[in-house]
Amino acid sequence: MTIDNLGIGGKRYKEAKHALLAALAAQEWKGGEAIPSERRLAERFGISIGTVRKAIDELVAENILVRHQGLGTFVAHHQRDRHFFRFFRVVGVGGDKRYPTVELLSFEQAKASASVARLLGIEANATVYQFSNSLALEGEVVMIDRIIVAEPRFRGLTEDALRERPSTLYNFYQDVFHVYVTGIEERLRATIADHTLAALLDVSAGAPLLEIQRVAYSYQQVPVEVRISSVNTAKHEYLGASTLTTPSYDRGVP
Amino acid sequence: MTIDNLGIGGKRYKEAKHALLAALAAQEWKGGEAIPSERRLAERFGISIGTVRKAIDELVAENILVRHQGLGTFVAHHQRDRHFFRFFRVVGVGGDKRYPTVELLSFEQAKASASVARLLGIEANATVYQFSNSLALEGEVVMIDRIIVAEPRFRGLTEDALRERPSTLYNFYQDVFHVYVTGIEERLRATIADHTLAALLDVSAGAPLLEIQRVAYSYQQVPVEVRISSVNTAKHEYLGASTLTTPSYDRGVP
DNA sequence: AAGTGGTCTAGACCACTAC
DNA sequence: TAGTGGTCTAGACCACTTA
Repeated sequence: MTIDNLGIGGKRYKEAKHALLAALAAQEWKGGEAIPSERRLAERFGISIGTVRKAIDELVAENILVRHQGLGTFVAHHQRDRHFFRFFRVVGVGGDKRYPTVELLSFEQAKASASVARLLGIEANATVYQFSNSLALEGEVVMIDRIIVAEPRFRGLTEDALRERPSTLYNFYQDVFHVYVTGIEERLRATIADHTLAALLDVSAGAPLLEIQRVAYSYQQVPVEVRISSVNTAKHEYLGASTLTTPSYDRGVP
Repeated sequence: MTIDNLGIGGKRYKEAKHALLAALAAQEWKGGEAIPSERRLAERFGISIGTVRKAIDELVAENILVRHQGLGTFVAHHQRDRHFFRFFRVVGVGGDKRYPTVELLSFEQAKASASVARLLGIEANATVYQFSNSLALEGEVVMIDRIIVAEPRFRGLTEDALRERPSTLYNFYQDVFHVYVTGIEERLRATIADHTLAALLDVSAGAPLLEIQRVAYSYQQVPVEVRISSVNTAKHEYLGASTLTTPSYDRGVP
């Protein structure tokens, strides 16, 4: 398998990158597994190591691959909450990051509304799973999540499986359904607590809440989850993904 | 000037990168100017072109330098609002990005509060300039900014200069004070409109508002501005900097 | 035509990990 | 010791811009 179809774009490292992405999407290697060495990939693609490295560089920058010097290059996966705070951005006003305690509130099968279907890239009225979580920090419930996923991709999802999952939700997606969340897009608004949310969050009806609409994507920007979160920001804040781009290791932090 | 002090870290491209950053901070080249060609930098630093490219690669990824094939490599600057939406993240609920109409509401000299001083890295009670803007989209005021900057860095800032600036605020910082904003950090909360904000935003007192606390940074993470924004999210949303990292040009968008 | 950045090569040597 | 990724070199050739 060489890469000589340099028709459009004609950049070998882009071709190699997309070949790797396609192989990942086809589960040629699963989360946590090593991909072939740079030398082997260079032979396989019929290009030089430097070009393979450039392709891998981009995939590493996108958190899709992970390199370990002396060991190999691995398919990134959500493990032991290492990347947890990349997607969980609610912190204490002081800035302290804590892991939330999650409780499943509801679980049901339903039909996708038009807007959800559009976001998930499925037909309106297609079957979806829909469930709700409450998240507590330091013993206080600060956030309610309403989550919707397409049934075909998560076929066989049950309330018990969700309730008994040993790790984070995205870890669960990955281990059970081989759905690896690579990125999210979020839109934020200020809203007012209705009676349901007020009761769940222990605030008075009419209290201001931060509402976050999230779409989570997997390889090649395939949408896999829609989520609407309501946050009580009395004692917590949403940490905007900073535009501070200088990597921390440049500032002496290992 | 060669780079042979490979004491700590010992990576030539990191040394080159920091040498470039130091030269930028010292204004060896100003915003929009070209830096020397890769070949010249390689000679100057006594390293190979490939290594210079790796240093520049990182600075380009951090929006500090901009490459133009056939032309040269330039010091990034805010020009003609090209990077405007990197820092202005309020969009219509449909997702349409519009440029706001800005109006200066107030301007004064004041003493830094303890919290502002901490964020700006200055002494409490140090002199600061403090001003306020209203931002309108499609004719409606949707956002009020309260902005604080340290006096020494912006010495001589006047109300008239602010009011008559021809372009964006960060453009103005750069052209007049040689302060180039490279990144921001934001924290978001849901609040309630007080009477002042309610009047300015044309909502009823008690309406929910999105409050954004921003710290803007220049080269080497020096804080240069603190800003508190209040947004009426009835018809607009805050676009969270997405964790979607695949560059758009990989998806066929030029 | 001359100069620039963009891509690609075919190595070398080093640092790290596992056995 | 063998294999991996990490850094670096010294070019080649291409695409692009300006003159």
